[in-house]
Amino acid sequence: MDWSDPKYDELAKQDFLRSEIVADLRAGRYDRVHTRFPPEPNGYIHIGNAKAIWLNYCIARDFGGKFNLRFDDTNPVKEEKEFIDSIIRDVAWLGADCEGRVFYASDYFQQMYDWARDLINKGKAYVDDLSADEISQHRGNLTTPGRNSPWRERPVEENLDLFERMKNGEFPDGAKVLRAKIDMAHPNMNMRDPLMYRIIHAPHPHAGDKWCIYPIYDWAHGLEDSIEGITHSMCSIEFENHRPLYDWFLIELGIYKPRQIEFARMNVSYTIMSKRYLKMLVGENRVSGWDDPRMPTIAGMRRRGYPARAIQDFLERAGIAKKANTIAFELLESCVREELNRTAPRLMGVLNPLKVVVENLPEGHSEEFDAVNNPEDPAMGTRKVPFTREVYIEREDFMEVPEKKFFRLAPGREVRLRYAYLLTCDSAVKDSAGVITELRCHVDLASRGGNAPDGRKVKSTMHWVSATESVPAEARLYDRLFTVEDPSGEEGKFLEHLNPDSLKVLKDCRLEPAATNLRAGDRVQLERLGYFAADQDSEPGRLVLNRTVTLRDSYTKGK
RNA sequence: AGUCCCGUGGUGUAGAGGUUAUCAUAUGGGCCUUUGGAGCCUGUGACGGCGGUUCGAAUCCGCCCGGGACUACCA
Repeated sequence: MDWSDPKYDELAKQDFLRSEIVADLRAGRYDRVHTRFPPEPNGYIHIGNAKAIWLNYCIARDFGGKFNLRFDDTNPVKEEKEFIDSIIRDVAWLGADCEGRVFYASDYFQQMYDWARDLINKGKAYVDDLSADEISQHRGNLTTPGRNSPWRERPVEENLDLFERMKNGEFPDGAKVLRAKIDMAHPNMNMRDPLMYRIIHAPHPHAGDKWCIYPIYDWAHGLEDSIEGITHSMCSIEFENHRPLYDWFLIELGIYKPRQIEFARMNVSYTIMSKRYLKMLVGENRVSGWDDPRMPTIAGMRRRGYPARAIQDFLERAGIAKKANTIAFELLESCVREELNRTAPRLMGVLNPLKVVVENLPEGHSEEFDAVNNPEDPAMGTRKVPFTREVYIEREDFMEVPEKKFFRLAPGREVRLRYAYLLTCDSAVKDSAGVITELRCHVDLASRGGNAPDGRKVKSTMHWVSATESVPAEARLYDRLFTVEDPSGEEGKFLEHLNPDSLKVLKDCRLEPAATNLRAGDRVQLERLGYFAADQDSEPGRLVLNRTVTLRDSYTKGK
């Protein structure tokens, strides 16, 4: 590879990560690029994780390198097979292709064990009998140095023996740990004789019951990277203080050392990114599951109808830096709309049907109009939409006493039924409670197709469906899950900010007949209403649509 | 309080000693429209502060202020 090629100057300009990598390559510190995404399988991945996935994948791709998916499965009590499966699925769906390189840290446990023995032999690690509480007390705090454990100077042979017996299951959980011998007075707390192994008698989702001692992150992570030949180990900013330790282990062991570089994790307004909190939402049934369309998870967004390409676009537009940041949820929605506007076929559907009787059409009247599938893409063709004497319009599209700036249907007012006719409302019929039950209207027969021969204009074009030749559907309308920009601002209070109206279910929607072709996952635009995705809960004859995002709306916005 | 990191429009981001300080999103106005969509035009809006270096500083240096991470047998 010729890293002096000017094309790498361009890459270097994209963000500080690529810039650092180009510098490393040109200085000869590494001769290739190999990245990884190392999730712990303790939950579904969310949009924040997606940033790490996408950036690691794209950087490898840009430099002609490789990208690994690796499970950092070092804590069996928190990890599950379901999460392993979901992560593999979601990473692939997102578009980050690891070319089948799926690894498990737990497959490296033997090697890690051997290296731990090396460290013991070098007098750089020891078995500690202190309890968790005692260790914590000995650690000191931010301003005061820690104290050495009484077991710190155990002879090498004894450490070796004890460590082996820990591995063999001779001790209960918590009885002993293996620690690195560094410096209990180090200003960086992470360097105060960090733990390397703890005893956990629990089955592991990948390794089974092979082990009862498990490596801790700081000890394990660099080794995993080293084993896989990772060149640049990019992680979020909270690991910055861990980098000295990452380096320390690899240097003491004398093995290949990748470079850890930290970037700021991404927050998105009106949602949360903490896996612990997301888990709580699922556990307490505040949402229907990890894939609830309101969740910031990849599975949730997929079900909601967000295209992978839109998420990628969002991630790229959000950029990479080290500054704490909160990306506007509106940017995500904007990316979703942009993608869907290009790709989603249009359909007409009525969420809240209001019957319209076209009185100057004969009983049993039926005809068809051609409708454009996507005005942004003529190649998507047209379809037929049936029109009959009775149609449904959106209840919101009629006002008996129209307010200012409302220019849809009202008594005596003429509007266009898209693709069909110009329609004028003659009267509204009400029930005993005063609720409007139907509209009596007439159309201008000369306006077939939507334009009157005299060229007169109407202020509004409305969507509609035939009352008799339409199909029923349920629509699930989603709003932001939280009512405040930063729900996790105060520790533990995020549940108080849950939006009680984040889900609204409409069960009596009507869609034009073409909707019968929709299958779970298909995305459409319901004209004037927004983008919708067919949900997996759909049944034959009963479609369930998730509203992905509304259309931009300058009418309600102005109010 | 100790160590480390970070401060550019509301939000996010570009900027590498000389620019009318980039772009996106959001927001105001207008045009166009058989989706109050899309598109097009346009307005508002930022270098945390103070010193220093320099002919010249968002950019280099110092101090201050502000924000973040770390005190798990989590990752």
